[in-house]
Amino acid sequence: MDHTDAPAPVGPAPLGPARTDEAPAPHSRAAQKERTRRALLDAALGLLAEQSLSGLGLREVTRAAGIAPTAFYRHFRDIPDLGVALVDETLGSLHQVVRALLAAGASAEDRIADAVALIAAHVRAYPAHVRFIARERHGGVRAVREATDRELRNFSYEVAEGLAAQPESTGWTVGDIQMLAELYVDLLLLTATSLLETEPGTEAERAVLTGAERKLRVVALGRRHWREDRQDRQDRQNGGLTP
Amino acid sequence: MDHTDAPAPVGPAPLGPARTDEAPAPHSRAAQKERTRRALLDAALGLLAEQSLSGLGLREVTRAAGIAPTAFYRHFRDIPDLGVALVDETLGSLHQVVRALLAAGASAEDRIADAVALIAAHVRAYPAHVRFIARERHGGVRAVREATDRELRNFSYEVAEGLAAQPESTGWTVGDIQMLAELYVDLLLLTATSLLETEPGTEAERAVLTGAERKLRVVALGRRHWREDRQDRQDRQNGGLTP
DNA sequence: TGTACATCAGTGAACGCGCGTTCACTGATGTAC
DNA sequence: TGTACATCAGTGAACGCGCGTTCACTGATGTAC
Repeated sequence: MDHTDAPAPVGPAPLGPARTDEAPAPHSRAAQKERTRRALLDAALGLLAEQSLSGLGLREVTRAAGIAPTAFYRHFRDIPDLGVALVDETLGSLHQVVRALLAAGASAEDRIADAVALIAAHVRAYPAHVRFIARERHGGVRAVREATDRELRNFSYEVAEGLAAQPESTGWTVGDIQMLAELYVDLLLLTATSLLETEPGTEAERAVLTGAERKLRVVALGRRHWREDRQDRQDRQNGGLTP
Repeated sequence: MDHTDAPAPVGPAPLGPARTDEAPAPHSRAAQKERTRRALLDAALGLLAEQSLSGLGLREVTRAAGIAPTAFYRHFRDIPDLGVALVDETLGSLHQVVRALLAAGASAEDRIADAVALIAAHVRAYPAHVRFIARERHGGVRAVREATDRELRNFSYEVAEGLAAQPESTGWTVGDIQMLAELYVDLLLLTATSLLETEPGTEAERAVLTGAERKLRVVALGRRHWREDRQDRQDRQNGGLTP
């Protein structure tokens, strides 16, 4: 997991001696500090599998990271501060997934299958991160909750932009597209969370995946008939008649 | 909220002196114990507005309830045990809401408006309970998480039964109805959670409510076109043609 | 109804423990000349 | 290149504090006769 030996080459190395203002040597102060920071974040993520942030202790984290309790303060102000760092990290990696989702499959049906597969792959690759977000989205630490909310809102904006670019969205209001984007983001997060509670390769996992696909299909269908329905409702309202 | 004076009449009171195996007098041991239990649950709910269960202290709860720390053990084994009691209480009250939802409005559009109004009323009447469920559904205390999951699954079964009884569900498989029920339960819970983050009577509250109605409308639309779509997909698959 | 005894919800002192935070420190890395 | 000094990530002792849990207790409520 950590590379203590191999020097990490950053960009094309120029001839001659290492320059001082470039990527630091593996044992430079900055690199060592970064390595300890990672150890803290990873230790916290591990411990958060079984508890939530508001019950996590500073000493507990440093013990798991293998450093003295006091060294914690070189990296974070307190536990909530570490939590916000975890949110940033987690949702940064999720942004890539969102972009992949928006670029996925040609037909509506393909997009659904691709979306579920992408989510599943991400959950299996970063289970601790996903669990952390699910847990702290409504958790007991205000700063972390707000950071998560903010990031998820950004996701829904990003998804909304993607949806707006699709031909299926012609004639839709901005508000309706945003509403749809939120619906998709919530559904995908719910799917991710349910997946965490199943073992890979089991019957239960398949059930969650097909369930998620069907839910997305219901929403996609609703989307397809949205405009005609809006027209119907307007007619009914203007006519004032019971159909 | 609590009736310290008036004796609670249970059934038609017979003439003559109070019977010993009947509803106890207001200062009977059982009544007093129940009152203290309530004080503990209410104190915990209050404290859980700002933190999560895994960070809640036994002494903190007894202090807020106005009793000695040691009296806690007369009512609960530990904090998780109290958490499970809160889950039972909260989701018991929610069952009434679910039943009301299923009995609501005649047209699809009416049902949506009624559902959102019922949820909103419940959230405003029991904000602490709703927040507790949202927070601990994916929280750090296993026993509570499992209790919540179990109860929410029961909800989805109840909703599925209700949906199955509707004419719109003819021709649907049991699995598809269950899937739809889960979708509705998740949507309503998400709506409830979002409502908690808005002040009653504000613009933000209205935005959440109309957003929720629109999301439910998308799902209802998808539901209406589900069977024809299933037929389409089967045809496409059997024919093996690109449409 | 009156008396003697049993029950048990709530008390308060005491315990050992791990917590978060402070502080002066060490010694490797970085910088100036 | 070599030397002298500055920086600063990580250390370890120490602190006061609130925690969960134990225990023997008190005294009001309940029960038997």
